[in-house]
Amino acid sequence: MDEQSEHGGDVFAERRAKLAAWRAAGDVYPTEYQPRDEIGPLHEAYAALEAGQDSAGSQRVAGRVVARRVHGKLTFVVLKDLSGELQLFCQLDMLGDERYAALEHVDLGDFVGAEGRMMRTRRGELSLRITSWQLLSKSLRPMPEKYHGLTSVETRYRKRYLDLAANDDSRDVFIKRARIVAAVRHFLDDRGFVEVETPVLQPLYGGALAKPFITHHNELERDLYLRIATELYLKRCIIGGIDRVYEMGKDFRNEGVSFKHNPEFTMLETYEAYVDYNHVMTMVEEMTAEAARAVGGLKVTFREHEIDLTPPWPRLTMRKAIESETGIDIGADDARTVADLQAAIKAKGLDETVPLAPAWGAQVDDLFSECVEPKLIQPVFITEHPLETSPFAKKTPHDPRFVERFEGFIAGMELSNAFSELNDPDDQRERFMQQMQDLADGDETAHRLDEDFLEAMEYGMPPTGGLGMGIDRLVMILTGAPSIRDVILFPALRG
RNA sequence: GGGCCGUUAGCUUAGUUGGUAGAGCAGGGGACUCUUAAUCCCAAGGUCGAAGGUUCGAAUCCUUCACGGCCCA
Repeated sequence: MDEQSEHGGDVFAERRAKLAAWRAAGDVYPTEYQPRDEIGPLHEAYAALEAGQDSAGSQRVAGRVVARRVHGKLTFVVLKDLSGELQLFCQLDMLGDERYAALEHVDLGDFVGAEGRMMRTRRGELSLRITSWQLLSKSLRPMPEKYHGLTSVETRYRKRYLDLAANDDSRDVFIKRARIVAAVRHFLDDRGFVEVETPVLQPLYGGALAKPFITHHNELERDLYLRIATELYLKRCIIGGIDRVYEMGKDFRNEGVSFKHNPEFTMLETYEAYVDYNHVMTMVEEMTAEAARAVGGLKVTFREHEIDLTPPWPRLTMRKAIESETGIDIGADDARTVADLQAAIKAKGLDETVPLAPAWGAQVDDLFSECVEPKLIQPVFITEHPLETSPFAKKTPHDPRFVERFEGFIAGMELSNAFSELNDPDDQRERFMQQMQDLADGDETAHRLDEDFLEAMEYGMPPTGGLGMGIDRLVMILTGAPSIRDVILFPALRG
């Protein structure tokens, strides 16, 4: 494929020629344009300017050219910066023959700086009547069409810069994402949490049940894993006396891609000493509400669902949730083995939809995921999960088959996951042993034995409430973005 | 991994029972000092995702592959 067809045919060639002419005439790529007025504040400052009037003084703006309308000796150019758009009112008799003629060579997509005085046209459009202007950067490729914008889903992900430049809705999502992240940090910082950074490259991965990415350190001559969670390092911080600690960062899981899964994603984990999972539940409600208020309100629309995030959220044990949806009581005496449970599933005619799992805990998980999870549209905390699938959570005092754990669901998605953290090193060792057995039985996601972590716990770990929260999913809910790819700037794609 | 749908100009798209593609925007030439999806006139731009196959003839039918979306696992 030759360069011309690859780069947009005649448009690219035309603009290359214009660039050559610009270069011959002077500097096309200056280093700055200062001082500069933001466009958004100008709209506020001159809101009262009446049609047909000019203001006193002079303003300087800069931005990308998003529209150009030539009317003989008058040209309208629309500049866009992060804060908004402003029309430049460009007249031959204000600019002179040479500078007015040079406007002919300005293309959509170019960056331009301009100076002049604020005015409002007879038709009522706030504008800058410019006295001078300069090219700040040349665009060689045609920008997406102005009216429809860029709608091709694939191009939006692969060339996110075009999506951001052409689609304000897309840009807004990422601005909101930043506000959500800031609100979460502010919430935690206010409560005395200490933000830390723990290793991304780990000699042993852990803290979740997932498949890792493996990499290699050449000098150390050893394989390392990209973290699947920060849990075990943050607990070491708790052991060390950082009583409230959190980390927000990327985790990596070598698993499938879907509307709610990306191989690298942003996770918040928090650990607080001397509290249990009930305390963490309240914190999650409040933190979510605060994040929601930062970008709008507590009522949001996600995938056609009207969702009310106002605390408090209902709390329901997994046992009751499954019983009310399926009629199966996973805590009953006749449901204690995986065979018992599968018999009950068959008796209810659910074996068509619920996959059969090798163990009781995994079977409960499948039953829940299939029959309950999709129905959890309004915010709800599901509590007391099976012991087997929760190797870091304390057993409930009343039934050792279950643990002090909750997951927060919104719109059928798991957003948070929290425990009263296991701090008994002997119990923790037993859990690891069970995980090793699961691994031997073929469960690739089973947890590895971590002696170094056990040793840390043996020095003494306070009672602790811990939390994991998926930040990408939180942003999805709060912005109404239907896919995780809409809230991750550069999502994972094939090819 | 499976099912369904999609891929046509830089962007947004039309394309009938199979008869070798039509438009808008952007870009080029021209007119225009209040437009804002500016308008008007002219000209140009396409190996129809890729590779095979059926056919006198394929954007269209078939097969395989690539990429994407939705649903399922």
